[in-house]
Amino acid sequence: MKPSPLREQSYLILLALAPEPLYGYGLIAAVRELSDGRVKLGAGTLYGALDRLGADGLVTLDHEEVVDGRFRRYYKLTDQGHRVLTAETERLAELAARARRRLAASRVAPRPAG
Amino acid sequence: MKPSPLREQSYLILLALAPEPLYGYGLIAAVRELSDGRVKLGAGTLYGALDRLGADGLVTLDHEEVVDGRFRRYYKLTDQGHRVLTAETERLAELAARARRRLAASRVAPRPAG
DNA sequence: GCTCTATATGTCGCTCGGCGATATATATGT
DNA sequence: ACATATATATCGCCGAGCGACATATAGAGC
Repeated sequence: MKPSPLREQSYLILLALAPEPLYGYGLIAAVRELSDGRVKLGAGTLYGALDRLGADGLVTLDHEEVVDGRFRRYYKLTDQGHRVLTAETERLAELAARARRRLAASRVAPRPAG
Repeated sequence: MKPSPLREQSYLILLALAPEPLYGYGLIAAVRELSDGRVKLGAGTLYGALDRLGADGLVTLDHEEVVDGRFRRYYKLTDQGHRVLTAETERLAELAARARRRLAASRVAPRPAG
């Protein structure tokens, strides 16, 4: 109902799903790559997040298939999921820009009266 | 000992402290402004985070003073805190840039074969 | 004087998310 | 037979976020 604010892990899941649908195990690898190896999703994190994102209407089931005898369940972004991801990305970019400005300013003037 | 990965709240606390030392109540206001009103730190969050950041060596006590009969405890970044904040900011900026590229690409080609 | 709001610190307990351990199943390699 | 990799899913622990509460001062309004 009330969409909880995105944690980094959930944001990365949405971002990973942006170009095309992915299945669970593939998502873990995609998120790891997107974050340069920093975020390694645990199984509990992944399926818990997927349930929540599904309940919030941001992610939905795409299709299921069997590859090499192994079952894969593919998920994709909903329209709302895409909108939320876009908005969150803009928010993130603005925060990063603001942070850089603030750091540059504090380097020159560590104190207000400096 | 082992510095846990920064949540958004802790990151904003570090960022707020970058230009100059701040006291608890002022930090709550600063973080709210830095995040455009989106992140409103609860008291439990603030002092819990301050304890953790202190234990990790990122934040330390600056000084204490009484203003208008009210006690204020000021905190400031350590050198390590400044380094961590800078690194985290760069990571954030890179992620945001990567996310924008990924979104732009998926808008043109929703599917690999599109 | 009493109450409410704002400022200021800090604690306590609840809830929820992250995550490793575990279970299940198939394919491959040694 | 055993280990490794792929693949899904559940369980319970732990820790972070957070509201509620306690405490204290200052000022406004009645």
